[in-house]
Amino acid sequence: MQIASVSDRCYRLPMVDTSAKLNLIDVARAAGVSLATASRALSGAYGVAATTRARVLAAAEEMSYVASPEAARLAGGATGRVAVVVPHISRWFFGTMLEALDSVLREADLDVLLYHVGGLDDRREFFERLPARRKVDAVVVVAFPVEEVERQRLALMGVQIIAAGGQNAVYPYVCIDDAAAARQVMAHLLFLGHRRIAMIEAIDPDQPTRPSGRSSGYYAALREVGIEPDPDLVVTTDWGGEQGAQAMSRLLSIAHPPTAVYAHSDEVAIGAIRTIRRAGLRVPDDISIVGIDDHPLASLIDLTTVRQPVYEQGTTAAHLVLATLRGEVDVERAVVLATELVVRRSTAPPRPDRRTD
Amino acid sequence: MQIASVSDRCYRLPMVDTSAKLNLIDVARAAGVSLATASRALSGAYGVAATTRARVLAAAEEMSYVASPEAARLAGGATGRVAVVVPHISRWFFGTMLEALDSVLREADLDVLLYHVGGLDDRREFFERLPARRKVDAVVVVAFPVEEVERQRLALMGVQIIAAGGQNAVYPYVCIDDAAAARQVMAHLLFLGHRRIAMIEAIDPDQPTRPSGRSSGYYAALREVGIEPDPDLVVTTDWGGEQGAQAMSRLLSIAHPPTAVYAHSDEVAIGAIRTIRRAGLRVPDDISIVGIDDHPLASLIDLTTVRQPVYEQGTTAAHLVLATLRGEVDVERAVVLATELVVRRSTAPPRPDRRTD
DNA sequence: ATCTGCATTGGAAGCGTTTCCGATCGACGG
DNA sequence: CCGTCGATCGGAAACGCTTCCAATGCAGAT
Repeated sequence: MQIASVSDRCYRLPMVDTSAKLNLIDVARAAGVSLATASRALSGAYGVAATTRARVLAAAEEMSYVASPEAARLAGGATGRVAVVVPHISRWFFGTMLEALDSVLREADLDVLLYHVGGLDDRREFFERLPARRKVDAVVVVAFPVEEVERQRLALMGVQIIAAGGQNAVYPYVCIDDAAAARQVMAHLLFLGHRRIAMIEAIDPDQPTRPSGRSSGYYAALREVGIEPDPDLVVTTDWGGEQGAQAMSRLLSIAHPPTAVYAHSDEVAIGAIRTIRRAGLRVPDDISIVGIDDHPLASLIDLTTVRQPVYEQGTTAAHLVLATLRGEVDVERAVVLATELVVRRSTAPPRPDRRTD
Repeated sequence: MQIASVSDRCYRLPMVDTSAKLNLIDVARAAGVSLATASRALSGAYGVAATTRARVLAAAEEMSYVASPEAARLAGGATGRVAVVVPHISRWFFGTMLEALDSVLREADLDVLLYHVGGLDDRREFFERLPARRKVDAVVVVAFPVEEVERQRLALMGVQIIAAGGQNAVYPYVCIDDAAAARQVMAHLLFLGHRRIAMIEAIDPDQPTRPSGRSSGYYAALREVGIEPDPDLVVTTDWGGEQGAQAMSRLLSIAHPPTAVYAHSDEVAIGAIRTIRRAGLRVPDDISIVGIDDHPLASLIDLTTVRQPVYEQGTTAAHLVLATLRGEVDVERAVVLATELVVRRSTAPPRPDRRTD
């Protein structure tokens, strides 16, 4: 198969020498206006005639002018950057969030400064030094419950803060309803006839954790149909596939194993499936399993799951940023996006001989 | 399970108000020296008496002074930022690369500016506008074959450029030997006794593609043992799991199906496995399958693969950046990292009745 | 026709550093 | 004892932009 090179596909670039250091003053001269007017025209401020602005814009475009962010900031403008703070990057959820944020932020001509704050040390260091201080106009914290001390530090930065992918008491946020997602899982499993439903509760050891909706939804759903939760059926583990696999083997070893398993995430569920298979059991024949996320690989694994709109959470959060940056006062404080059950082939009614009701 | 909150774990932050704008001039006055001397003392330049410097340093420390990065850079320093250009973020490979780059760059007190250049439009836009211009000291292009036109544009930025995760003719780069990886796959499969080995060739439709080592290694390995490659056994598809699944069904439909499949990546391989399973066949009993990458999920899927050290590629690339930024002249032009075969449970000798030799 | 007021524009003052260059001072050699 | 040189240090000029404030020009009002 012959692949066309990029340049074959009518991909042409201007070859003007933009390295020649050209400043706003050059654009101003080219447009025949003063420095001040050029600045106003480009920043879109009021008080510039439409024709003048057009002329300046054209000149800037022509010369492919880019303002020096340093000078702009120093003179009292915005930095044109927003910090995105993530505890992980390589996991699908965070990567997708990043893509979404980047997409709309870039559209608005904002640069994204990436802050990977992984372990506890990173975290302390980040809030202690506040490396983003004086460098950004806003910060987005992704799936990152901010502690009170940290909130105080962040406040010192004097910029807008938005939370994405997690509920938050103090900042505008966008997330999903974890408890509702858990209920969707449970409703499906209960409907199929399962009674002994285990939960693999995943937590991030590096993050402070408040009681997760993904857990409370499980208990609530169970109680609603009159089933008393069995502590043996709940195992808590680190986030991640390998951990899911280990958790599953604990579940398999109890006296009265579950007929269905609800995992807090697809990755955990996938790990659990390996354990089940290795134990000579079949999914869903012997054990049903459900995850949450709708990770791209979930469909490849034929995993039943609850889809959460990650990309949309990201774009929504980014729009929140844009709105607060524009100084809009009536910014939405909380956006909760809907989740959706996706039934695939990892769930089925329990085997008759293992039903317990 | 009760999770300790972050603050419980002896996590204490200073609560001084660092937002009080105090500038170098204040430090200078406190130390009883001039602005110029204070600057020199802090930047560690020569020409300052040891006692004077100590006095300035003490004053700065005392007031917990932080220089305004904007002002510092405007007056002529580096930006302290490096751009990382990636065609994808949410895929494991790129996320991991990003984490690795971020890790060492942050260590060196450099900020990373993320540029997601996905589709062809993004790409054109990026090289046309060069949004990173005047904003960074270096740029890292990740798994991104840079075209000649693009190279010329990049040159206009006047900064160092490093390539990570892909070979490159003009910039210092770090990558793996794709052809060698392919040979490792093939050696394993051939050793097991397979003769009809298919290849699912994955390409990124948005990236220009030169002949991939992952393909040439396949052909070379086959020819070396005297097997004439069968065009029917090679199917080219888009990168990704779903595409791998589709490719696999094409492979299953040919007159004389393969006994083993080599997929260019683990994700593609995982997709292929779904197809095989859905067709009522078993892995590895009926068909063996091997990927490349050692994606974290590969071990959960029990997929045999060739591991590439992604994180290490990232850190190495970052060190290349640091070295060139320090102005070192004898910077390594090319670093090729080793790959390693990881045998799991997706490969086995072909079934006797399907052997063709 | 003259005046008021608004829309537009230019001049100029910073923003907080770095760094060039000249000034100062003590020490040294002649 | 004086001239010269090197080590330090201070003054001041950038760096490239935003924005306050004053100036200009023109329309509509008087």
